[in-house]
Amino acid sequence: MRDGRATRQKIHQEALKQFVEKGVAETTVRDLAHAAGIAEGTLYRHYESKDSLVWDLFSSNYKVFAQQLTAIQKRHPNFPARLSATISEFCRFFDDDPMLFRFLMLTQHQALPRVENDDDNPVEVIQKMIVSAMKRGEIAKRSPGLAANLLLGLVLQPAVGLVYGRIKPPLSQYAETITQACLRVLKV
Amino acid sequence: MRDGRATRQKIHQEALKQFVEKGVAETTVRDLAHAAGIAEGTLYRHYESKDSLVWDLFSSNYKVFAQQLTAIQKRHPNFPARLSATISEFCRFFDDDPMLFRFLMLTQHQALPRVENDDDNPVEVIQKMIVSAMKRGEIAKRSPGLAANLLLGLVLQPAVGLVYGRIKPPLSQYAETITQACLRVLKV
DNA sequence: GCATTATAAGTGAACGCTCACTCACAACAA
DNA sequence: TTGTTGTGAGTGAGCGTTCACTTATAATGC
Repeated sequence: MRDGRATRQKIHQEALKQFVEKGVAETTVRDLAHAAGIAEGTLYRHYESKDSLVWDLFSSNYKVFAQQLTAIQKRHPNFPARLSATISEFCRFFDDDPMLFRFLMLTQHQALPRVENDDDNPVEVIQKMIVSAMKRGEIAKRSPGLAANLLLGLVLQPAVGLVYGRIKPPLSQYAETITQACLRVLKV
Repeated sequence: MRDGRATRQKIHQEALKQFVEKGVAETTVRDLAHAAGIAEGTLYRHYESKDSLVWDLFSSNYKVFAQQLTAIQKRHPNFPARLSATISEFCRFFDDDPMLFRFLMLTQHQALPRVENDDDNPVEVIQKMIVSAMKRGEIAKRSPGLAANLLLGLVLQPAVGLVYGRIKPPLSQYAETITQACLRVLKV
């Protein structure tokens, strides 16, 4: 039998690019097939539907990223080290695969309500990191939801700025600055 | 002649709600007409196309918001006062008309490339406020693009958190906290 | 080695359906 | 009457999806 893994990979790559640049609804299966150099029908050998392609692309990668963040938490003992490593990971992810990062963290808000398990959610991982730091007295106590989103804003918005050409790449060069900003905001 | 202004207002209101909750592409003209209590054809008495409705809704309101922010800059002499008033304005806007705020600042990224005049762009207004403060020595000098986006992240991401139910409304109650966070980040 | 068989991968014209948009007409106000 | 607003069945382009068919390759028996 023939090996379709290369085709699948090409579909992934082109789908991400088009979904991010044009939007999911604005990308037709015809567009996608043409960009990937395959026939329309071929896409349905690999995915049940356009929608399942979108969902698979989102959920699997979202889960993996959340698990990477979780692994970082376990690897570092205290809050400043965890924060620094987490932010570096965000920056590295953006620089390595900007389309995937944008798809997961900046554009696919519609998919978020379908994510069920909290452990597979990057936002949840960050909030848990903050709650843990508050319990240990490493940062000042206040609304964890607010603190998590302040922190998240300091990471995600620079990524947006980079997308719009308001900030020079790579994002990683600002990792240390962003980390310091987070620590100041959380009054460490 | 008959007065269509009430109809136009109803279209605005329902369109915003559906565009934000479902997405622009996922909202059909039929949906819209039904929600607004009018026939499909009536929508075309007021707008050339669905697309022109989206663009009109975005550009006119985007412009007005940018001008309100500009007015605030002129009203306050120094950076801390400007920042505080600007952030309060963001929060008030979100609390007053969450659908419009979300449409302009959180979901309609696709429309941004079409905005031409810099003066009618909220992001640009904030960046200019920062550049001005750097020149006066009110805050530490560094990349204005990065600084503007760090600040913006501290305002927009809490709004996102509120949308997802991770933060309790109203947003205005956090205005002071967010302002303080901005000042810390900018090392005032 | 060399046929034979099995099966997954790839194809693209065709299909049913939904969509944004149109238009002939009605209702209303000036 | 005259111009504006409202109507909703009608239209055709474009969408996601299907399916009968072809092609490539792995597995099997000789």
